[in-house]
Amino acid sequence: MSVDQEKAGPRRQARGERRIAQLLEAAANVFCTTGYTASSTNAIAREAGVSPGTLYQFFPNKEAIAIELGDRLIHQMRETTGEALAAVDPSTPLEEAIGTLVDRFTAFSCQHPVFFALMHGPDIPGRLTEEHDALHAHLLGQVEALVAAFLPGAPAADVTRTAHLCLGLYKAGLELVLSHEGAERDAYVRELKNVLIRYLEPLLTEYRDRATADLTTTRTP
Amino acid sequence: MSVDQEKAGPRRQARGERRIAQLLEAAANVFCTTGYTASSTNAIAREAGVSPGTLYQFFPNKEAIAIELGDRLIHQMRETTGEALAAVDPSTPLEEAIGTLVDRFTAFSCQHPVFFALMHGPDIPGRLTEEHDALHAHLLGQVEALVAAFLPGAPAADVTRTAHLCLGLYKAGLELVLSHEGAERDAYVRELKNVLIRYLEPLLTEYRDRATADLTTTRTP
DNA sequence: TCAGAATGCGAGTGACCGCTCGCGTTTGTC
DNA sequence: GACAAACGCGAGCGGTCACTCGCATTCTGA
Repeated sequence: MSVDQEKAGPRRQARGERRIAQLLEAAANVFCTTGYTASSTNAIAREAGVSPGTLYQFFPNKEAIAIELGDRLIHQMRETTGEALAAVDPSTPLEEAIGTLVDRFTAFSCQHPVFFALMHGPDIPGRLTEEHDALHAHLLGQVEALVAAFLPGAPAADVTRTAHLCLGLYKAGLELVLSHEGAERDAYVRELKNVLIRYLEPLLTEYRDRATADLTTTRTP
Repeated sequence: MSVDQEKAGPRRQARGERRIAQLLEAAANVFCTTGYTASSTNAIAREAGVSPGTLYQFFPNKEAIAIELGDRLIHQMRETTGEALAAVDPSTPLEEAIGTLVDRFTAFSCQHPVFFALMHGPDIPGRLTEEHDALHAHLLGQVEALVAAFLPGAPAADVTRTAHLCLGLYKAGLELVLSHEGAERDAYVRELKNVLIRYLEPLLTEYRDRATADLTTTRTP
């Protein structure tokens, strides 16, 4: 069996790898400002300073560019979220947990504005939608696990709903964060944390009380 | 000066008005499922059961269809929000106020799914973006006024930020609401209300306390 | 009744866009 | 230095889509 061979295809020279990176960066810029569908491959090639033919030397079609770009972003996103979520457990105070998660997630999105543009357009190609759905499901699962850990004994449906809401609220907040800069951006980050904390805090105490009540009734029947 | 003439153009027969309504309904369906850019005028004509030529008898171009549809929806939206917001004043308990507003707004969006599709796609034509921005600004102003009334003495920047957040959170919640049905949809509506109430409640008491404190210090210097 | 306007049709036109192809240039290998 | 493979080019092909045009049909008003 052959080793060291990522995928089928021509063996790349260093020059080729550089071109690919260059094309992906150009694509990121164009997608970012124009959106996927409205971006033309010719425009991407022009932005990268190469001819359309050269672009198709490295990507079989337009979709493949978005796929490759999306794959790399998703991979980085998974790493970021994995690290961030691993640093949190139910013993962490809610405020601190939310603070850490929101800070790390927003940092990633601020560094990679394409991610938001590519993933939330309604016109993204099929393969990428699937990958994004997979990422979303993955993220949802992680958040669900965290929510379940914070709210022991909560029904599965409630946990799922809460996780959906957390992600949705985060996304809404992120949009506001990204559309502001400097001090105002920081203010929105703070408010986003407040939203999540204030939404989750009552659930926390509710389930803690319920657990205590259960304990009490069990002990003193 | 001539009266009774809405715009320049040929005088319409009743048949023409019917065709226009029919074409707009068809456009709503097509836009809803395909999005604006990906929708072809031929597809809209086909959906309406007429020829492309007939479509262009009533609309000068593709954008005009979206504009007209958007105009009508925005008009209805303005009416709905106007009524809903007029029914609320600072003497209303927060919970009741939020409940009323969320119920009326979500009802509108559930009845007109095109609205969300047309207004939140990244590929909508320029004129419509402007109109949507105008609507958003209008809505923001109304929400700001309400927030300012609920939080007397709050700095303008805070009021604006809070209003932005309320609208953003609502939009996020709406997306979740629209993507579910029946009991689960109702559950999301409830949670959306909770999010807003829990986010705003502390602000309310904070500014009430601050106002009381100001009053006290002024009276007993 | 009848002229003129409004409505209706659908093949066709021009522009754009994703993508190809033939051919020249650079790079790695022996 | 010689050969092959990877790289690079850009005019151009095929297809799609917004939109048009010439002509037929239906309606309105006098």
